[in-house]
Amino acid sequence: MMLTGDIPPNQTIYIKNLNEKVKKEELKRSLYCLFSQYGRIVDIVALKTPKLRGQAWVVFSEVTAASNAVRQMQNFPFYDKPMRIQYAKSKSDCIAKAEGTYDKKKKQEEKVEKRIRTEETPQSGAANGPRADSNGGPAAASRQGKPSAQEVSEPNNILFIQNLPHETTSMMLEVLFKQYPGFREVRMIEAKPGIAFVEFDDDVQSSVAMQALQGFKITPQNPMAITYAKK
DNA sequence: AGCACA
Repeated sequence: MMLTGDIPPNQTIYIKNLNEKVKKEELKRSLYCLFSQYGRIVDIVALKTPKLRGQAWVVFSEVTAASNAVRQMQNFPFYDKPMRIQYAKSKSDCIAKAEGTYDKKKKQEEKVEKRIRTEETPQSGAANGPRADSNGGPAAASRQGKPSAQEVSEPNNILFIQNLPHETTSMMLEVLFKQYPGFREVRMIEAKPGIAFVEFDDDVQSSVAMQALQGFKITPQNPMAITYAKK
């Protein structure tokens, strides 16, 4: 069954059926967390306009990364809704710009045509936040933030995560860690931003997740430092 | 359901 329809492969994936309650910036960060395991993400586009909410575009640097993401993350439960993933129908602007094939005039003409077709007025969504995090660093990035040998705890089923951006929510971490077998729960402490505990069924499973996500960057400035929790 | 580039 071809879930991607007739759309040819594209380095950008189009995701729909996203939970519309999630705020745009958090959505982008979580998508980044989730999809950067497939390759370098160049840009993420998500708009909350009536026509575009619940959808997002994730732009990879390679088509193969997009292909893997389409297949492997199909129907992945994300904020309690299964993601529906396809290739994007057209090339992302950021790619066209990089290739030097971006034509602003043509772009405007296309927009006018669309408006006529749908008989709508320009729906100028209010000022959006900063540009999508054009993130440095690839997927399972740099192993950073290793503690010195003496403070290393015995492997156990609970991971201690440090150096998280203060805006990190347990939902975001859940999205990230839930991918690994044996995931139980994320615990965060209100009074202590920047850290979290993630529990797995056993220490083998926690170790797999640790290996996979060590140094993972939710923002370019925040490589996760994961150790075993002190028991 | 909905294919954008604030």
